[in-house]
Amino acid sequence: MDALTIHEAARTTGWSARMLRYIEQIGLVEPDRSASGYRQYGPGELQRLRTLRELLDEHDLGPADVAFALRLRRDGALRAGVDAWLEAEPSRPETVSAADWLRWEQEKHARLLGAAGAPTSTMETTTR
Amino acid sequence: MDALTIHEAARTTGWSARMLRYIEQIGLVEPDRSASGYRQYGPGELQRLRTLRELLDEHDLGPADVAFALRLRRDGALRAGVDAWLEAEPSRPETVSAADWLRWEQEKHARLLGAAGAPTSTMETTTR
DNA sequence: CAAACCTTGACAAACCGTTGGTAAGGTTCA
DNA sequence: TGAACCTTACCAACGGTTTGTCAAGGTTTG
Repeated sequence: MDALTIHEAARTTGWSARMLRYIEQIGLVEPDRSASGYRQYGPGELQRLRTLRELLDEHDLGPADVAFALRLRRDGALRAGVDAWLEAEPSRPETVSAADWLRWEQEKHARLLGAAGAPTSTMETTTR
Repeated sequence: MDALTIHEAARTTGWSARMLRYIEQIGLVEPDRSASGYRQYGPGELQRLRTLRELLDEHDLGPADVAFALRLRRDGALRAGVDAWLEAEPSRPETVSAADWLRWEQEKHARLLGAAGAPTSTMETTTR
């Protein structure tokens, strides 16, 4: 056998054993298992754990942030959707389609109608 | 005047006014302001708010996830760090540097010393 | 002017991420 | 065998996210 157990890995990386299980649970560092189910941390996992610590400290992140970045990397549809949304960054009018302008005009119309007639509802739109 | 107020924007996008302020706070949709400080939602912002809703629903995200993706996109050092960490995905021994092997050997040595002379078996060292 | 907007700021509740602990039970080894 | 590991599964506490509501005060407009 050539790998550290979870508590040994914890001691040499600075994480707690509890956190090593958590980090595995969210998919960041997944050690091999022995035949009887013991986690086996090899040099690769240890390096990953140490650099993960540095990464989190350096940029003030949580493990969940890195897990989300991992999800972004693995789920192409997610990445595409997020990228597309972020692409249309500020309120650039060029990014607005003709259909949006149409809806825009309809809304302006609705506003004028609403102001003219019925008492305006002061309730905030709550949608769950 | 050609833009919607916050409550009007809320009504037409399905968000609550409170959430529009929150979404602005985390940097996702930042409307212009009138001279007196009123938020002004134009067609671009309205479209962004609608597609944001779709994005979150479709992939089961929270606003903070998208905010983190935005941070990833804007902060090059952050993106580089996260990417570098994710790059070395599984426990591929090829991704382990010589320095890591050195540290690895040192650790194995320390373990053996702690076990007070167990020859082949390299199991735990109780240090509490 | 006054009603009905808007602003920021604060408090609060519900949930989740993070972390520790503990209990019940299997594994290893001196 | 028994001590000292390991496993999973749960409960708990603290803090951050998400959302609502309210208060004090400025703006717009009929």
